[in-house]
Amino acid sequence: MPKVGMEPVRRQQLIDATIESVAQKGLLATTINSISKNAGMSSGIISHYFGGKQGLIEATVRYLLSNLKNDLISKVDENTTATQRLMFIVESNFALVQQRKDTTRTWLSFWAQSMHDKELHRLQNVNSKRLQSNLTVSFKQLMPLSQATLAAELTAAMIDGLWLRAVLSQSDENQFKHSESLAKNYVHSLIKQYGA
Amino acid sequence: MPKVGMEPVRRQQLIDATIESVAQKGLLATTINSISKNAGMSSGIISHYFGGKQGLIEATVRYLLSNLKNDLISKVDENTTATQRLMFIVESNFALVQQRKDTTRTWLSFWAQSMHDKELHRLQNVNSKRLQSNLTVSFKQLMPLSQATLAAELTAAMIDGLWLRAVLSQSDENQFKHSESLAKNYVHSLIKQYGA
DNA sequence: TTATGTTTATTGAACGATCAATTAATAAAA
DNA sequence: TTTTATTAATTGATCGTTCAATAAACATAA
Repeated sequence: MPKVGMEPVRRQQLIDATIESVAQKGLLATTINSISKNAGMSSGIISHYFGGKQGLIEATVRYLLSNLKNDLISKVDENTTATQRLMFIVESNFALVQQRKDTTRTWLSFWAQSMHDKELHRLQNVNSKRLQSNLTVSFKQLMPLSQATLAAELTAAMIDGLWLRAVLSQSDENQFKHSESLAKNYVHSLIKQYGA
Repeated sequence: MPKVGMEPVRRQQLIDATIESVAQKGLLATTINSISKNAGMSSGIISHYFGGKQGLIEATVRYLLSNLKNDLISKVDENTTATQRLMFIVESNFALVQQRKDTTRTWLSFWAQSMHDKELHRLQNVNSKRLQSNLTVSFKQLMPLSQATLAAELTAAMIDGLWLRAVLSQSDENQFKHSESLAKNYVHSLIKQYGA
């Protein structure tokens, strides 16, 4: 059975299986058995590749965060205007849904758990700060610094709020698209309101 | 030991202990043992008064929701203007923090779980719809219906987003106050923008 | 090329801990 | 004495982790 060089393949398969399990049954009901069953492997392999359940959970969160980060990087280049970049930031934060439907539910489960898990909270904080920072950088090109900070704070809250309400109401993809366009309109209105 | 008429007292004590345990350790690590220990009672009493762990969880959510509902009702009377009522709605959604510091974390834990629990999702939906409806009623007195609906949707998202980010960043009470005032300012700006 | 030894990949059973739930026993009040 | 309130011990199921066993792939040398 064993082929050589399986490690990166198996790690990714187990991360995918974790996302699937948490989306389907929630973090509470996700066990080593439910994950390994989804992955079509034995339960022992999780400890072998990730040291344990906790290691796999953390690796899964890191995977989701790096996806979000890379999504924005791939959209932006040196010719991107400040307004365009703001739109890309909004798009990135709603894009995960399109890629994989179950990612959004998993994301929220991890967020809630981050209140009680030190490493998860650290990762969540990095992500939250990056969103705020990305927004501030672009707003600064369009308005004075003090107003850019405020606009970034409000935009971050609006994105998260629209996203949260869409997830909790178990929306379909169209409603996510609707939320995304509301967020974009809000960014435009902030630029018009504070823009120099 | 047994005194008569303990039922309502014990029920409330167990609900308080549940909020405490979920806030401290999260829903994942909250067991009937951790709850009963917090309440200073034995584990068997949970089944006696709530039929089981699930019954206690649902009773706790209902308690939190009715608190939110009653908080707004107590603030409003027949002389309240539309703008005042909008401010009270914002205040109510941030007020839980002041009453009990650990309520906010508990609330988010239940929200996340509601994705995988039918009864919890039903309760969460009632709450979400009520917020939207409360906002729409007041905005309608200040602007045309179609814009009132939009303003309500945006305000609900802004409240939830500011609140979520404050909880996840483990903010102190001052930061919650800051978020509350941002939300109020946003409502004012919507009235100015769309108001007739 | 074939035979042999080593490494890598994987399983599934066993372990101790812990879970929610039940039950018999008990103690105070009516 | 009967009823109400509560405990503490126990149940069976399930949890995450560990580990010995195994099988395929690879390396080496004859």
